[in-house]
Amino acid sequence: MDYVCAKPDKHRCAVCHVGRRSDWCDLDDTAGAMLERGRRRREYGSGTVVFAQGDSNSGVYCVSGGTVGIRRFDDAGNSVLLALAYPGDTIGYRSFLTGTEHKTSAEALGPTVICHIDRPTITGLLASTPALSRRFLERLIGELEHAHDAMFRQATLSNRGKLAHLLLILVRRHGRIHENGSQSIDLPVSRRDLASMIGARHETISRIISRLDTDGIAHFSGRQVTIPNVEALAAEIDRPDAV
Amino acid sequence: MDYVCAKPDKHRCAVCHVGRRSDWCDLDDTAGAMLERGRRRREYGSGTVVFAQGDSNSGVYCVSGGTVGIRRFDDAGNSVLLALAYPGDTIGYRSFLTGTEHKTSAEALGPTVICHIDRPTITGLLASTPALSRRFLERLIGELEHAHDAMFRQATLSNRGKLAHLLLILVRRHGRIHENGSQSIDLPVSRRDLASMIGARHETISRIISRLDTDGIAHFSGRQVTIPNVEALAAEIDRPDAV
DNA sequence: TACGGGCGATGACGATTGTCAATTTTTCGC
DNA sequence: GCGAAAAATTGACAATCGTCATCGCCCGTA
Repeated sequence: MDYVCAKPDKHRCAVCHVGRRSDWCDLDDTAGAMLERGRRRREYGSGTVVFAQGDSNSGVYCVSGGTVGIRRFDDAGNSVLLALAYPGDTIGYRSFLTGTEHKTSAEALGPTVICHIDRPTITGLLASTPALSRRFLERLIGELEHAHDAMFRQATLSNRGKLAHLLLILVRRHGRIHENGSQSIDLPVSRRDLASMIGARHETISRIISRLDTDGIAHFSGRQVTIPNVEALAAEIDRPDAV
Repeated sequence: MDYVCAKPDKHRCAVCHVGRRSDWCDLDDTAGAMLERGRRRREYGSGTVVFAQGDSNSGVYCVSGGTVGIRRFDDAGNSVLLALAYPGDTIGYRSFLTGTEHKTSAEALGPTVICHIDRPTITGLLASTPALSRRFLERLIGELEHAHDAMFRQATLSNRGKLAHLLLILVRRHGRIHENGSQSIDLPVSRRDLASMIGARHETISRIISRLDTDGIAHFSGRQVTIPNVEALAAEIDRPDAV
């Protein structure tokens, strides 16, 4: 989901610093000025809701800093973390395009900076810059690809394998490399959210975590995870549950 | 995923009979003629592969009759049915839009009729008819929505609930209503594919089927399923496993 | 017609998971 | 800092699931 701008010398979001990776890098100067007028930058504290499932759409959001969780609820109070959004990602654009209410919630996981682009502005930008529509289309394709991958894993991996895979993904985004080759993660999500992403109860995740710990695969301490050997963690994914 | 054409008096695919529901109904006469030239209709026997995962893209396909399974494989030989496509659905368009190889396979589930539109034609149509691009975008949004629903169910329902839900979906598409109010389905998929759609082993699905049978919820005989009371089946979805 | 292969059903059994409950730890607002 | 609320861990137990194995059925083929 890395969108590199074809024309890096064109408009670059002055505040966001994510210009070359964002959906807005195709804008010419006129459109860029329009974006600057219709854009409002805001900081969100941890846990703050950016938009809520069921809300009517009020434009699109572009993540500038931090991590955003895309979540879905049901009537019974269950919630599932469907995806994570990072700087450069545009969110809330689906309900804008369909003109319907948000079908997911977005919430800041930790301190986050997000720009909001109001409806008239994004409508004008889409009219003046066909490439923007193409960006959204490619973003949709990437998200659908991601969802298909998740569905496939959900059907083929064990819970332990799914957790190992999820940790590997998180290492890539949030990992720090230590001098001895091990890596550490500051998990952006709670155990309950980890569980919902994997499709198991949080007690089950707790137990898998203990086992990964005793097996020396990954050591958990709160939201800190230390992985001595990333290859060993990767080997857990497809392990046919030997021993 | 019902796409109703805004201008039913415009081009209508003469052969497909799915004009008003397909992505092509926005075409004017010129574009319609272009479509007719670049389109080739073909019948597929049960099990025939329309395009295979890993194949390079050769255009897009429009389902005219029958049912198509969208499937993903891995190196270990596992396969998961990710989606079903029906008349009016366009398939293979994602790899066309990204210019990459197919990331899923499409295969006929039963006798099927599919039109193929070659790359030059679809490229020309997209250039001449911006509304077509919009159709693809809306189709992507619908598919992503569908995938998110599936991910949510995967995380919140029991296997029995997932099978009940899947049967309800299949009833809507393939069901026949009997005089006494019960409904019957001719399943378009094997038990193994049912299992992959739910994320369980086929033996597990076999057992759940036996239990649904003894509980009087749904009676299975080969690929024939009879559901005496659809409401009772729907009640199974969220059942907190009472009894 | 006999044969082989894929599919489906079922039994046995160990492993995993969900549920309920109790306890500890962490977080967060005051 | 303190206290309440939420999150996380752990144990016990029943239910479910995965695996392995067997058996029967159907179907296409030799």
